[in-house]
Amino acid sequence: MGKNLVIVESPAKAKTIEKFLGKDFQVTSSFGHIRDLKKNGISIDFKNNYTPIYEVPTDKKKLVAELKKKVADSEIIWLASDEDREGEAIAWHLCEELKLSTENTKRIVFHEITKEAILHAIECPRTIDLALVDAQQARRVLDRIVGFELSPVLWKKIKPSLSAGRVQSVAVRLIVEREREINSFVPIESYRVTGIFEIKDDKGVLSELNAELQNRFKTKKEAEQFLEKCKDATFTIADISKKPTKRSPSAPFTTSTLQQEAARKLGYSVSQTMMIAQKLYESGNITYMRTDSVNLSSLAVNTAKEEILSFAGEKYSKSRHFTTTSKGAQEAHEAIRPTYLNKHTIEGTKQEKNLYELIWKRTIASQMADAEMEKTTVSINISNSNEKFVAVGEVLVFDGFLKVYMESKDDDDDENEQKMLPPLKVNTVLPYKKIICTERFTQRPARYTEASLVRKLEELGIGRPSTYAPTISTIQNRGYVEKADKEGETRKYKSLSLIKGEIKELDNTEVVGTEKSKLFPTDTGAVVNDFLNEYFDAIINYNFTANVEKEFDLVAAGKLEWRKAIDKFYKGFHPLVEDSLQNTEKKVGERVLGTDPKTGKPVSVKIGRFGAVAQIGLATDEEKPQFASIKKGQSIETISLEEALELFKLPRQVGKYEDEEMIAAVGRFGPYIRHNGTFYSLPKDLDPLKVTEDEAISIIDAKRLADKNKIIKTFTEDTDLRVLNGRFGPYISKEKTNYKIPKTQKPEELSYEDCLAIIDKEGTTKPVKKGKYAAKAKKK
DNA sequence: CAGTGAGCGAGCTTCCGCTTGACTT
Repeated sequence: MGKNLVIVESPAKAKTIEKFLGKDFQVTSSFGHIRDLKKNGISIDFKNNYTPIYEVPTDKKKLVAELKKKVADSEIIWLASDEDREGEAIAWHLCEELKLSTENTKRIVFHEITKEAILHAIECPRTIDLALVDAQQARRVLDRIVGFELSPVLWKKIKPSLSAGRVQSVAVRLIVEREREINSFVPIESYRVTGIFEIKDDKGVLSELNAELQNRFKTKKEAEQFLEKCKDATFTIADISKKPTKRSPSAPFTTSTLQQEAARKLGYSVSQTMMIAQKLYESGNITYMRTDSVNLSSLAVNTAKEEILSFAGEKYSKSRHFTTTSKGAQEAHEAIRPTYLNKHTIEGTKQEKNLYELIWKRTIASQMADAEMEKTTVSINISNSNEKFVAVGEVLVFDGFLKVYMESKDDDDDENEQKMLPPLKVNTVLPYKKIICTERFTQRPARYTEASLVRKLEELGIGRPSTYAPTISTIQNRGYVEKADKEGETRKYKSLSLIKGEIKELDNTEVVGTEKSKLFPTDTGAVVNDFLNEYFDAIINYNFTANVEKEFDLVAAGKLEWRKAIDKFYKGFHPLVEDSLQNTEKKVGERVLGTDPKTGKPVSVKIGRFGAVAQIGLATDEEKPQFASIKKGQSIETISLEEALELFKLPRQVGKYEDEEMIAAVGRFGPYIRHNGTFYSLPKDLDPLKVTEDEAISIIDAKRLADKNKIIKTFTEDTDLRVLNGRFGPYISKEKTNYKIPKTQKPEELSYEDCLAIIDKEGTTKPVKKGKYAAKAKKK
């Protein structure tokens, strides 16, 4: 029916654009790529100069058929996919698959979804840029080769179903290396000196001035000597200097920065943020959420200005244009911003509202004036020493963009918090209230969070906005990395205080190294990484992507044939694959820890079929070796001989209860007590190695009581049918299937017949009960 | 559901980037 058919990538985009174009235009979407390398096998014809073998994936067949129909009904086809490598390839695949002719097919691009931009695009169509398409083919083929040649090596040499790839393997490497940096980190201690001085103003009101000594002491002795001197020193204000300082707002959000800020400010995981953002995009509240651009359309800049003028005034407005600094950015879209900047808040779930507000604030702030501060530095001389105390204060003179938005930092360090200073004069003599030397330690590097890993990948130019979240899932699903919490350790530190001419020494403790939702490498992750590092350093090198991107750029510029680029790569890469297959033993990360004092046999750790395992003896020994699984939080890299030997102490006999043995052990679901064939979970505060007979008995009794309370009713007619009390309230259980009790009926008063009636009714409304893993299997 | 750690060795697994649903609890 329509004369013109416009094909874009996203259906939400299609809806918006259709409104801008007249009746003669029908706008539809391709839902991303419609064609890809064949799913099974490498699907690259190596004998035929690396010709890719493409197919329409099954879930896209219906869509392609519909597109074909629409194309047949239209006169002119406009391909409006994004203006980047992937977008150009999408347009080309559409051409190929829909058999579009060059004369009635027009390629158009726009970077922002505004009426002007789209009408302008319609006026200057071009043809498909085949060089850019070739760059995409090179990228696609290279990734397939790397992934499908490396992974099988891992299946053979380490464990089946593992994977490797240009992006994921680098992500794992970052985490493994960081963990090793942390393990080998040796903190260096020093003594930090702070002085609290008393100051009287004109009216005689007393206030305090906090200052820090400019240098630290390496040893306790030096700190002590310093305090000795302070006993009879005079402290005089030597200098007061005031300096204006400024702070500028950050650029509007990209995918990566949105993920980081949403994690810090709202506590969302990377994938959570993307799901919420998708909702906001689909409801028309924000622009596209997968972008590497910090650019705002002129329309957005103007409306932001109007908005700022209306709620804050002229002084607060400053139009800014940001340019990207990230490597490999392709900038096919705008930054992530509210579609309508006059909407301060939106309708939706709590999470959607929160994320929207974050985006609104960040966008608005980016168009606001700098915040202005006045920084005051006061230096205090010590009469008998060349050391100097310095107090720093900062006063906000003009809030500027801080009126709406303050960016969070990963390492919130309030040690250096700057405050307002009391009024001061040069040459004033300050009596001290106390001077404290505190032992401090250098800090180990921080483990990655999901969001900080994304930032690092972006910095290295590895991965794209659409793949950050999936990459993080992949490395966790493969068992290379775990998101976990870690309890901190207590550390002792000393402090010396000088109060009223008396020096006192104190022993203090602090908890350090507490981690929440951080990424830890697993043993498999470490072994896979080391293997790849040994044989394929060229691929998991941090610069590999940057280097191949340079080649792809040459291809896109028409200066290099894509097949030549791939050939050059493959001639170097494939021999490494062959070499690693032929010249390596199986890698299980084995480490010998020492000898078992009881048997004199060697104790070792390695990756077994079911995960990390400790072993006493050798497989070649006459007697079979003993095995024990390694506990969660332990690693084959760091476990000590003592810790490994501990593992063999379980299962252990705790004692007897009702003439039956009680056995303590650690199973798949944590520590437990087994008694007479039943399992009782151990609470967190009880150690299976130390739990006593009495404690075990009380656990068994407690569980029995809870189970007794669980049963509301049983029936003589059918012992398998029971009315039970569960987590979500009372329910009926029969043959391992549970049924909801209607609110109109009281569970205590149900008769056997009532129950059967409920089962009958519920059973028809709900389909056959599926296993826990049914959904998972289907997903595949 | 709380175990396993050798073995016949079939037949399978896997990449990165573009896009959204269609399934249940």
